[in-house]
Amino acid sequence: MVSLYDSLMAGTAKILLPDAAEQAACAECPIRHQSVCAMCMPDELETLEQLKYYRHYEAGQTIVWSGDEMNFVGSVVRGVATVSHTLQDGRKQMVGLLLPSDFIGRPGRRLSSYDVTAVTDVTLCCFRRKPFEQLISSTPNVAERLLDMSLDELDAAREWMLILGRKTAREKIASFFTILARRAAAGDGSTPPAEAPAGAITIDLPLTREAMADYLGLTLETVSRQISALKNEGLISLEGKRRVRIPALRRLTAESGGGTEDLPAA
Amino acid sequence: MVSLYDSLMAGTAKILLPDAAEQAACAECPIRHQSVCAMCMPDELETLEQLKYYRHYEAGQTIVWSGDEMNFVGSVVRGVATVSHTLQDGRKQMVGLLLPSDFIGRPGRRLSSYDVTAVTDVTLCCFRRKPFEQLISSTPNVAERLLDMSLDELDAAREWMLILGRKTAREKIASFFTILARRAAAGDGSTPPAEAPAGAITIDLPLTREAMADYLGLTLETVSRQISALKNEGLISLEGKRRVRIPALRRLTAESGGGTEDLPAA
DNA sequence: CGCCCGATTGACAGTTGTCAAGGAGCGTGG
DNA sequence: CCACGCTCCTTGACAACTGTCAATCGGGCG
Repeated sequence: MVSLYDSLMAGTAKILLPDAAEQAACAECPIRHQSVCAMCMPDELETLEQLKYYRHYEAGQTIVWSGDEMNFVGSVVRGVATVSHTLQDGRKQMVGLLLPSDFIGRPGRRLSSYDVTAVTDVTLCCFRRKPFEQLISSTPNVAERLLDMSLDELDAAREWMLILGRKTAREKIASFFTILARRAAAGDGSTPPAEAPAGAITIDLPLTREAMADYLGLTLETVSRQISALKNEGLISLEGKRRVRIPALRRLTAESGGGTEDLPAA
Repeated sequence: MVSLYDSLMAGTAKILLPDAAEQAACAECPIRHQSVCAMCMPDELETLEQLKYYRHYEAGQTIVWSGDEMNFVGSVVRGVATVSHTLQDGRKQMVGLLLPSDFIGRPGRRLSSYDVTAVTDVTLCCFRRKPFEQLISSTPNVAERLLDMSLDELDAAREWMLILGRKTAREKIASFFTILARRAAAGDGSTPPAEAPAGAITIDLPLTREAMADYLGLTLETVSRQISALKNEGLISLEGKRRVRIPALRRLTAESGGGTEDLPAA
């Protein structure tokens, strides 16, 4: 996840084409044990190795538009991307946040139902869709892992429904920070090194205020106000706009309205 | 916001035990071609046939409590059930609606993360969890079908996030009715026979006002008011409390705020 | 230095939630 | 057969929260 902002809306968005020299061997892949190929045996990995290719996107670039034909699927190797719906009148709702090892695309479906946007520079490990679909039928380990990941995502989506449907703006922000802090403390690599979990925790906000608003179903003004309120009450302090220090996670969590006790993340 | 339980749990809740005489043969099962076993070959069906058993629940009865051990999985054969989260203070958010052919339970997870409640009398076709998990590894057709269903549910959950996060109360109700109407018109068996799709459509509301509120992230009063408003404007008419006539689906859909054009249902 | 974009803050209006008081439908029991 | 009680639903008055519109601030970059 890292410092996304620096690179945020960089410049001209162009897809860097596959560059074989740049592809890591599966055995050394940083997401080897979390991604869709996690359960593969060495011989299965070899098959994947021959099919895979990398794609690169710059921060701010759209990876897929809703309604577009999507002729590949893939895993996020590096970077952060958002998955969102947009209504005709411009209202937008983020419905997923893709971190390293998360899967993009849907076997069995030709057209994308969502906009997928790179928030930072992103590297994808891709497979053409058709061969991948055959793979699913012939490689139970891939199918089983993909099922497991999908069910995790479904759990995460449902947790999010609780936040969207039943929490106040203040609770939404507190929940969001709590989740990020937990993940940072757990050291999943998506955020910079965290302080001792018992003491103060510092998190990098992966998103702009507007993106947070889209995530939480709020306006950017409300997000800003609630962050200011938490700051004024000493529950958090800001280091710059995009870095949050949480002196006592328990106190912040107490403001979150509950229900995030066992969030699977993502 | 709590009293769905209190009220519905009122009657003595007892699980009607398996009754072999009552179990349909898989070949005649009404959900044979939509459920998790949809892709099974005759010999695979036979295996399932030996493992399966039915469970019955009465309307209002809780099928699983959040945090409970869940030692079975199963498909809804008949009836409607809800899947929901509840916060300590009683706020509740429904995160799924289970209709015939939908799957309950999660292979690979012992404890339920949600409350599952029968809204009508419900019949489940169950498998003990452990044997089913083995089945997934050994029967690609089941695993693949389950993956497909999970991805559909994920899509549905994300559509719901859009509704929860970005739509007004009026749009939420209109969206909800539009989805039910589409499904009724498609004749998925979960609602009574629909009229000609081009003309008026009549839908049965499977839920109380309170359950609809929990689904849509509203209060029951707001649900009631918005339904009254739609009625007064002639967009819908009520036949009793639980039956809605939609004279012109297009006009209702126009009030839904969009975004439900290709909902996969469920 | 000045521009631009993101963030903050204020004033105000609108939507939705809260609290409260009935009303309609239905099953039970006198 | 009717009355009673129980849910569920509707409606009203009001308050609170959040969104909208608008002005200002502040940091990074040309």
